[in-house]
Amino acid sequence: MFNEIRSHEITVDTVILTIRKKKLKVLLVQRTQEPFKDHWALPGGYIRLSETLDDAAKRVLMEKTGVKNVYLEQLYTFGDPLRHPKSRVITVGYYALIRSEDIQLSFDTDQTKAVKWHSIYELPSLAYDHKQIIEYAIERLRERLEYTPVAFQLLPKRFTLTQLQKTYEMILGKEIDKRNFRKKMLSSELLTELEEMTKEGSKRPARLYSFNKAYIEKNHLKQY
Amino acid sequence: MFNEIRSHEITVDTVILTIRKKKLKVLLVQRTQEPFKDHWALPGGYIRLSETLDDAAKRVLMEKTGVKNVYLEQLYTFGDPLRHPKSRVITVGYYALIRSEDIQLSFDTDQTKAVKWHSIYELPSLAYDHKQIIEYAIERLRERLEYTPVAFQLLPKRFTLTQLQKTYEMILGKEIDKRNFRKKMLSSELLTELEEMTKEGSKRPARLYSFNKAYIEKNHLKQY
DNA sequence: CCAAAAGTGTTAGTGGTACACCCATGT
DNA sequence: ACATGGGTGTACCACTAACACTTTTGG
Repeated sequence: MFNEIRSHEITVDTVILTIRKKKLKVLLVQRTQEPFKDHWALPGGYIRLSETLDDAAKRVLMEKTGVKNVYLEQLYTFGDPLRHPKSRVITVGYYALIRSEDIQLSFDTDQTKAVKWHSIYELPSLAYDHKQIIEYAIERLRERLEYTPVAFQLLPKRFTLTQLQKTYEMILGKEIDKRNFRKKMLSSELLTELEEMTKEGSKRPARLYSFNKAYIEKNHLKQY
Repeated sequence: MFNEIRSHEITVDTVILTIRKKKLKVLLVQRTQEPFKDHWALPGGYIRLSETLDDAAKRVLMEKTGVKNVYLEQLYTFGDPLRHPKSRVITVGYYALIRSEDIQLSFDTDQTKAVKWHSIYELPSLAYDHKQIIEYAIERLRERLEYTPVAFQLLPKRFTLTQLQKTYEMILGKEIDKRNFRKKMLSSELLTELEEMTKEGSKRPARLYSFNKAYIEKNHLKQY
């Protein structure tokens, strides 16, 4: 009985999301070993004795992408005894939102064959229950988007309203009316209007905005 | 390193909520052993190798209250390395809603001195981080109440609108306008109006309603 | 001058909130 | 007859959703 208790293993797995090439993407690593050799999996790892769960997730994130100070939230804990084919592994799922521009992918070639971004609508064959974890993350992100300004975590510091709208659309997987969207955003206190306009674009320049961080405190929202 | 990984322990702790004597209450057990001897704690236990996390929470619930088929939802996983004074114990928090009428409290006197309902506004000194877990459960319950018919899990099969309103008020911790509440409830499809009226009450009889279970499926809500 | 993205208002409907009095029953 | 809880409607406001054309720039 006591022996039984001791033989659980516990890990974190992190659904790392970003926007690349106009698509919402998740970072996956390709396994070099059994079980699920050659399948893709979420970046994850064992939880060390001295670290909190959040710290374990941050460490995994740092190891794979080199970023820190990102939006990170615990999702759910997955513990089906059959989720791992060989032993009992319980995993605490996390999801993170990162800015594509900040990323510096890196990995240890012993354990990982490749690290790659995959569109959430075109997922490869996944190890364990990782497909379910990704779906859960997207569901949670959509819920958060309704009443919390998470989209800004995926955008650069300065962005146009069209970029913001596209971000919402990519997350929600549906189109939004442009006028209604702008009206709502501009009447909220989320945005700070900047002096600058876009210049690179080959068409009419667009106004740039930044996210008004004072909003977070004013509304008692969770910070990352 | 490998040894380190093996020395995590993992438990479930369940915040069991009900309504008794017009108050929202949580079930606590009094510890007979160190650490936290004589302090009150959430019912919990180790997760067995062969059971899912949900099953572990259901087992704990069954052991303490004798009820099954109740609303049960995973809350969050708590894993601060310092949350347990002696070893590294990660706990998966759950919360459950049960009908006061269904309860048959029972406990093993070796490990537990007492099992008792405590008003959520008058909590005793709690073991570990259990106060935080309870607060988290109440927060989650309030969120759920906004867009999901969880309150019915705490009520008998047949109930009056006033009972329903009081349940909402107890959970939210604030008063609700009677006319607006009734209008909203009656215009939803949540309720089935019954023929019967209350008789026991010493005042004007009240219409009885039951919860319309078809609503759950129609709106794709999670069942318990 | 054409293509492409930026920008802009009004209307109708829906849902939330505030608010006060009469009704049926038991004692 | 009175005390107690049951039951009812209206008006205002805020938010959502539907919907089409003009403006600015680069090529």
